[in-house]
Amino acid sequence: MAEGPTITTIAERAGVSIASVSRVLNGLPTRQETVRKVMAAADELGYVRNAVARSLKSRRTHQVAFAMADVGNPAYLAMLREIQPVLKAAGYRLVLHSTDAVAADEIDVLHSLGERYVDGLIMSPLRVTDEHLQMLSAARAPVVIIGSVPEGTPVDNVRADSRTGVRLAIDHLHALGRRRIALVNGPLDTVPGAARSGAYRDALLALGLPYDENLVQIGDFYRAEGARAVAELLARVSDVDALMCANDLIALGALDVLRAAGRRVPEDVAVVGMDDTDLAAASWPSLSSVSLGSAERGKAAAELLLDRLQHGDREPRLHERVRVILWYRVPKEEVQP
Amino acid sequence: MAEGPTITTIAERAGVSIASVSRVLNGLPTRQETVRKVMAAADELGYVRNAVARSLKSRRTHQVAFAMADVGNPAYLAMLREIQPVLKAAGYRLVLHSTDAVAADEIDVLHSLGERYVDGLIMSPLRVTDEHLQMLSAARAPVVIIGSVPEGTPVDNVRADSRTGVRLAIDHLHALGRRRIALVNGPLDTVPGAARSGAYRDALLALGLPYDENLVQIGDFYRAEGARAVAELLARVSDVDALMCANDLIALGALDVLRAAGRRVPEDVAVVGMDDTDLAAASWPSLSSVSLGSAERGKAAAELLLDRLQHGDREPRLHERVRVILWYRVPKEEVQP
DNA sequence: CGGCACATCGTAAACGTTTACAGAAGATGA
DNA sequence: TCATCTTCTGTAAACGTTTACGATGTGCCG
Repeated sequence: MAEGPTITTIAERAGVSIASVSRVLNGLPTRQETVRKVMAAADELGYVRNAVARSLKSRRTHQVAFAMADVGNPAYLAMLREIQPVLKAAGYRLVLHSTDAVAADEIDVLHSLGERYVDGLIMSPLRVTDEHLQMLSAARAPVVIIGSVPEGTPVDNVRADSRTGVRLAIDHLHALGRRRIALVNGPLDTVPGAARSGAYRDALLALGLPYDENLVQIGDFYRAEGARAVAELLARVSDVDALMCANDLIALGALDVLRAAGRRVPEDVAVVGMDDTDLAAASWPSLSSVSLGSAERGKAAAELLLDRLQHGDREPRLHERVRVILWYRVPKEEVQP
Repeated sequence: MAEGPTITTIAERAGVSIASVSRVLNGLPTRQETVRKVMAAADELGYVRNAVARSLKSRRTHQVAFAMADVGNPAYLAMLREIQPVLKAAGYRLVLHSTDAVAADEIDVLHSLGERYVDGLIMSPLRVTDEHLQMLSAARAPVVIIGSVPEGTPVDNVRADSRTGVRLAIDHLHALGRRRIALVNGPLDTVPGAARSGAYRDALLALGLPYDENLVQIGDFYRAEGARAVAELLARVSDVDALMCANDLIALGALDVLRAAGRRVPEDVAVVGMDDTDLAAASWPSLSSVSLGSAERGKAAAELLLDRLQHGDREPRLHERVRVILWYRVPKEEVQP
């Protein structure tokens, strides 16, 4: 852990000035003899450029932050898996923030952009408050938001079409003959929660099904909360024959409760999750899920940010053509001979 | 994205020197009147301290890197989930590296420590080559290795007891009456691969079972590779009645293949995975798995690193008292009434 | 009123780079 | 050989902080 060599050390050893050292290291035109001496000295000393000093001078850190609500949610992980290689390929490091869905933490992250330890930020906020919007307008570095943001907010934006997703799921359940389709949602003051709530209502109406508010249960986007919500729902209404869950974690919680209650899935109650995570694919009973293209959105966000880092002054862009797919997982028993 | 205010800006506005500004911002003793003026100016300007400049001067970045082999492997995710809050609580940011299990990338990460963009590194290398060891000795920042490392390597080390894990699993399968227990392993030149291979052999011998090398199949630590390996295994030997899989991803691949081959799990073939990931818990058919304490190891690593960052000169430590647990998941059908 | 202790402040250097600028050295032509 | 042009190099400033040090002012005591 000894003090590492600096360009000054190299300059002394090579008998040249620090400017020459810097020029050689940056490949600027230099006499061959000087290049040789500097390279030799650098090799012998095991020199590595100091990123902090470079950043101070160049005003570029080559770091990008990704702020996610919940490290435990595979949907964010899917984004991360796409974001990471895109950034890496462009020479950026990834700073990971987990905000635990706490708005104050998200504001903190936005505020900390002023510290300039990153060149930009990709954020997927659950709630978008006025304070968020205010901070976004004043942000000291480019921000890409994954999730909806009001028209005119000066940031690049990647949107999921969760309305279509919900409609696909409801149509599917309806086509299977289900008529008492419940919605197990997250908090309504979250962006996805609000979108899914409205879409659910619209989808039912479009199918000519009544909207029964008894069939709507609010919980939170975690497995345990999903379980609790479904337990409450079942205690209230007993004739539910399908559950549209606002994400896969909720759906897994639902499966836990249904199993414990002795209801067969999907014979008695069909369950559709959302986000199409690994967990849904591996779960038992098999869980159909609507993909909102988490991976694709992550990739798009990373690309938008990189583009913005190169052309700082272009107009904010909106990326919303993300494919929405319903993965219908036929119960495994039926598949097997 | 305008140029932000600096302490110089504040100093001018408040009519004091930059030294005074710095002192106020750092809470050093200053006259009340000066404090007031500086604070007022800072507030009006929306000043935020520049992290890069601070780091340059203080030689501390308040960043820590975590290098994992595979963002897609939930075992590493479990570590990450514990590491993140520990670092955050201590005021450190988390820089995430994914090395895709490529040794060269891991070496790159170690080398890049010389750039001093982080204060320390937590790394979980799959392979530990001579080059790794050499780089570790020369590392320019404290490193904590999750996984085994030779005696005397000057780094803090957190070990999983995969020998015990394998023994638990084999004993369990033996107690269930299984006698043709196969091992589906990852590459033998990886640290976990080597450990599990030896442990498998020892566990069999301890039980008086013959070691049959036909029952050992080498693949890689991914789902698709696990599936391929199991397919090969089944093609070679048909009387296998249990699979000990070197991690959960392999085990999931095994389930895919067994299902396709019409073998019932666990009636015909019992499967035990390793790492006890979310996927194992959610999977179908139910997957028993040996927990090697990924989460606990992550936490321990983060704490070791923080401790080291405070007392830079203490002896390297070894943390190996991580609890190993076999999670026996009784087939769900039997549980239900 | 001189001297001293003490609190407070400003100047300047330092952290390790990059880079504008001017000066030195070498090449070229007359 | 000298002037001129080109190529290369060194000096110094800058990025935005922190901090050692010395200067200044205040109050107190003798």
